[in-house]
Amino acid sequence: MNIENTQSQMRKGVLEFCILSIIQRGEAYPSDIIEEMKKSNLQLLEGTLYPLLTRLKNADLLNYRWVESSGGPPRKYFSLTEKGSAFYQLLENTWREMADGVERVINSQGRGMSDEGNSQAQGTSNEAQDGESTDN
Amino acid sequence: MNIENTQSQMRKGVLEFCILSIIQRGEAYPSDIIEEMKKSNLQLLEGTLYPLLTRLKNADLLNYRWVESSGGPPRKYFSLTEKGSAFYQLLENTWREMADGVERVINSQGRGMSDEGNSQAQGTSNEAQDGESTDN
DNA sequence: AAATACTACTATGTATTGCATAGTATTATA
DNA sequence: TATAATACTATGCAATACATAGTAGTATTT
Repeated sequence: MNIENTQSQMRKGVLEFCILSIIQRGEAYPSDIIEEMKKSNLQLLEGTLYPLLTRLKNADLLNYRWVESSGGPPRKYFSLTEKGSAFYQLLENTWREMADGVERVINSQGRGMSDEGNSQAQGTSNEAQDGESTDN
Repeated sequence: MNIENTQSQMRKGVLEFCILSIIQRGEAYPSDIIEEMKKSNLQLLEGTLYPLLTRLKNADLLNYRWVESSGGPPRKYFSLTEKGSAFYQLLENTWREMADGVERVINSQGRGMSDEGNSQAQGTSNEAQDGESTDN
């Protein structure tokens, strides 16, 4: 429950989306992608990216072609399949909805008090069993 | 790699944040929280929430008190500890930064072409080993 | 008062996935 | 030829959402 871990968890959910987004606007090879992410202050490590690209490839959302590099081994340049494009559109909607939802939650001003059935518990005779507080 | 799973992954990272946010603005018990989340179109199931609250409690970010219910068993009303408040502030920053980063990525118009060393691979003599495309 | 229904919480196991780590292969350079 | 750098591969661990099943307390019905 340290902050680094939680931050990592937050990234985790949107990595796929971001990576597809980067590839969607043009062929890219892994180091391109890591560079792009870093530019937007989003951490992404090799050990995360390669397996993820493999998963996306196996799911038929990406394909790649080998391209010779000027210095070093050849690179895999990835691009979206048709299926990948469709998937990306869905993820874009998902991101919007989730981001909106989160904003709604954190900007909300207290609970609505609209459901009377439960709200009465806040009222009288509450501190009865309070001796048990914060036990397990 | 189905969409439901990916959506779940996206939620995963922000659940803690949302739950802390809801509790931060006033004591809440589990059903309150689930209700609040649903209001903002964020799915949250019992089997997810209870373990998460336990984790947060064990990490000393939350505590609770038992409160009698008008109908049914007593409820655990959760509130933030001081440590929890501090943690929530950090998460708020994390959320902002990540959301900004994602927006930057998905709104970016192609790679910068500023690093010449790599961009040449896009140019000539690329289709050389192309027979190997989309193999493994 | 016993049985039933409802609410709230608990316990356990599984699958996904980020990340750490180590390793392999290809090319350029000294 | 040896070294370094780049790019990709392979394996294992840890965190966590979710499914599922179970327990316990209260109110209602017969």
